[in-house]
Amino acid sequence: MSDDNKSYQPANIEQNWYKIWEERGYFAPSGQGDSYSIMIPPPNVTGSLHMGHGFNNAVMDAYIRYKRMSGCNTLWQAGTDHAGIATQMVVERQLAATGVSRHDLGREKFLEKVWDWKEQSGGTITQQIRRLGSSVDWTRERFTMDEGLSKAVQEVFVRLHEDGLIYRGKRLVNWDPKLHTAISDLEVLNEEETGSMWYFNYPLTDGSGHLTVATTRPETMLGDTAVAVDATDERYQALIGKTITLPITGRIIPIVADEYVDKEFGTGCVKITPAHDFNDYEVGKRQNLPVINIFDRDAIVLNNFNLLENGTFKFLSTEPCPVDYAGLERFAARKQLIAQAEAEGWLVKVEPHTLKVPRGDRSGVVIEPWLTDQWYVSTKPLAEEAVRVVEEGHIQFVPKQYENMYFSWMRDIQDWCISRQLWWGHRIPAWYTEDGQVFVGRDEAEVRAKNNIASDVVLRQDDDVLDTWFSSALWTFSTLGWPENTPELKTFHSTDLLVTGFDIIFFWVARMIMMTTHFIKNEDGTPQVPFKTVYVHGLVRDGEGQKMSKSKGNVLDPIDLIDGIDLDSLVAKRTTGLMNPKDAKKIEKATRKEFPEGLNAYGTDALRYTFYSLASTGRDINFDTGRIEGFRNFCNKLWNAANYVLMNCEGQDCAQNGDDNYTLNLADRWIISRLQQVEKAMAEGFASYRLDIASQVLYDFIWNEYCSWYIELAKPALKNGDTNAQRGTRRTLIRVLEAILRMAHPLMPFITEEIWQKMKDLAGTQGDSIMLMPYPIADDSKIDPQALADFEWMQAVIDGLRNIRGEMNLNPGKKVPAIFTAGSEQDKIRVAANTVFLSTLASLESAVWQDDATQIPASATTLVGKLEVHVPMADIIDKDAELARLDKEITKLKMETQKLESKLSNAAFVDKAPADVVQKEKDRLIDFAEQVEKLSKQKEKIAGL
RNA sequence: GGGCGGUUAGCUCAGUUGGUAGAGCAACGCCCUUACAAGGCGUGGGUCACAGGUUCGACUCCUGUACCGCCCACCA
Repeated sequence: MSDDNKSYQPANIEQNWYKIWEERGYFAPSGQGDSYSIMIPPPNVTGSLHMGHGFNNAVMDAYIRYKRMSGCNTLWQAGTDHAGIATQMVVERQLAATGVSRHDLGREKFLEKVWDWKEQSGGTITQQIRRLGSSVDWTRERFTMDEGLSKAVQEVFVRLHEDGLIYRGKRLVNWDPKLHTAISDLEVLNEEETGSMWYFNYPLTDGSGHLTVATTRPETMLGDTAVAVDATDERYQALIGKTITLPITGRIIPIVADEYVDKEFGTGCVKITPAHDFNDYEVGKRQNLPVINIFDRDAIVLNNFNLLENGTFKFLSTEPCPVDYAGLERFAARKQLIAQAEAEGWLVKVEPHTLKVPRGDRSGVVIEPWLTDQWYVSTKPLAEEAVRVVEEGHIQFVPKQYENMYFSWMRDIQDWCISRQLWWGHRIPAWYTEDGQVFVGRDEAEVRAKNNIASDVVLRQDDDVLDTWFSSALWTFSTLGWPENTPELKTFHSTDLLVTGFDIIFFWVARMIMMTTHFIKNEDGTPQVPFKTVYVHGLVRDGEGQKMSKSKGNVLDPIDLIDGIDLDSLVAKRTTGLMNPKDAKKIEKATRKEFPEGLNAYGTDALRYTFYSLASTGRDINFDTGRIEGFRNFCNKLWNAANYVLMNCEGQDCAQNGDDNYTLNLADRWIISRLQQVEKAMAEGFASYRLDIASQVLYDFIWNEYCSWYIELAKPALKNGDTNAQRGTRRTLIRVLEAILRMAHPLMPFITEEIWQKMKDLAGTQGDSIMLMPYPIADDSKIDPQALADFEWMQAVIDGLRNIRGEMNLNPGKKVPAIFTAGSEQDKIRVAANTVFLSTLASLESAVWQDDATQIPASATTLVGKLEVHVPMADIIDKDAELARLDKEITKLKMETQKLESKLSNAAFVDKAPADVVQKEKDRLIDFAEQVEKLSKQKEKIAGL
């Protein structure tokens, strides 16, 4: 390494390596080994990267790289999603800015615009994913609306229809009056809002009185077709069967008894509007009430109301809308109606009321239950199988608790409304004759052929498109070439791992399982699952646990964390394009306070490592920028450690030629042993989906063991050892570092590749890229228990000496003598064997053994078991500091002693606890007592000076 | 209303079958010791939300409470 890039600069290495990897085709399946596949959750093709993608990709890439290095034939399938509503909305907004609506343009022209937009912005997200280091196979990139996938969508639709699992029907749906489309239940968000409850008097037709109904939606009274009461309600029993004359419309409607009514709630009388309320719709069915739709697709009151027969929706009669209401938007109608009721005296009262308001997740407007024709998937039969495969463990959720969420949803799943009144998406493969007959088929020709429809009969294709999630549900198999029986499908399906947020378990995971088990079968006919494991993660939030959102102004862009961003740019980014521009000031202030220097360029590796460290299962991830800085420092640490190793090994004999002309010292044998243990822990971390643990183990090993202990001990070893010992240490420095790099590569791909390339020759390994090298596997035979024990002893001695130095405020440069006494024979041997190591790490000028403990001069003292370690006071001077230090030590020991004594004097403990536990405590007590005695004597001695 | 998760150091989080509470960051003290000041060495800091119970022993198991968050259903 040259001086000019001495410190770690991620920008200098990251994009460079990615380009090389991609160009050389390293991301593609090797064609050898067991298959291992992951499907990327397809991001919106026109979208841009957010922290969720960052986390997601970090996890997937760790597994793909780990498995690739472990010899698997890995496929990480790339692709993007057309994201129907979201994308269409963006393009419509752009058009609106020029004063044009999509209807002005017409379907063809509008779709051209959307495709243009896709071409223009479609590369953003995939370029950003590259910045994350994700080793996805871009050569196989798919788009949900490309030809092959569209064909799969069509095929699934047709087959489900043939199986009787897709049907078309008129029903109440969740209608978005802004987007002019139906949406599924899942796309409706029910948020609590404060509103009012209005009480209205409805007069009995016979003039004998009135009923009072309560409602949160007064305007729907224009479509009331009954008032319902509880059959057992004594207040109203006599009125059942009588009629009401509805104010304003004058419509005469019955009073019915229905189980839906809770007589304890409100007035016990419920107005029934079958066309605009899901519950009322059910009541209407039971009571055979006519259905009156009062709104158009904009939720504006119609000029004429049609009464439809219940169930059949046959036209019964028409009623003109009361003239003052026709053409009013729903909330204007509400306002006017309330005013009229008040004026006419049938408004009884208004009470404040909190209620759940349904809003479209995209548009944010209040959803209107609305009667339309839509296509549905009959989900119950599909759900049964989908539940079974999870129950039987063919799919495992990590963490497991999400299975319950999945089961409970699947158990009372509702039919899935799949048609959308949009233009951007897969057009529904159904054709209509002019007289309204409907035919489903792969194309118009097939429909004609199959149904003997003459060529002069006009067929018109359904205008609607399918819910985006319909194509997403096929993702694991459509991307592999289904419905063709491709080799890829055979090799890579079922996929191994799905990494996704809990928020789309219903939208996506459940539907993938339903579709896959229905369409993809093993050779023996049993259903295949889309994936074997679902790794479910939480939301990535800001450091305070707040959801990241534009309006809160707390969004962090992964790219900014990688490349850095100055404060002004960050502020500008956070404050432009706000829904509510008034928030800008507040956001600016908070941003300037939180990041006074802007964001540093931390690099991809540090960003990824931060995600791993926070990836404990099942909870949301609070992204703390303090941590990313720590991991950037960690990268720098590794960088510099490599720098040291290279400096000391390049051009030197590192004993890599196969001769055994080298010897290994204690530190060498220790670090090799520890390496095996860490390799094992890494394997366990991956296997248990605990990347937080794996990353922590690795961090600790690299920083605290390899750098702080091993390299520090390599220094004296290289200086003082004989030639064979030097060779042994160089060999170990190199080989352990090389293993560390491979071990860390799935987590921090760039820095490991950069360093590995520089040292691979020294390590005697061959290969073009670290990402194609084998992942390290623990070898228990390389663990040397004696070395581990000896080293642990040495660490304790050095810690003791460092404690004395630290507490005495000794200058690190100041060397002191150390005298050892009173220990075991083994202690004596260990001291003699490790004089150099002890001297170096504890800054000793000498380390001598004294058999006669009485010959020790007045000293600062620390104990390692029975071994006494003394630093003569003459070299320390500070008597009071040593007294204080001893005091602290003694107090600590006494407290422990006291605890142990009371424990051991408890007969119940001694009787009932396992013998080995009791013995252990007894040993500790004796040990502590001895130490207290020794230190107390020492204290007296010092005090007497 | 039903269900799930969380509550551990100032902050963000670990804590494996119950047996001496850990990390990073922040804080404090001493150091520019030639891999690294994006660093080194040392130090301080926790009634493990609360109350009961089981147990010789509970951060850990059970019951309940409080607070925070989420999911589902929903009373007009």
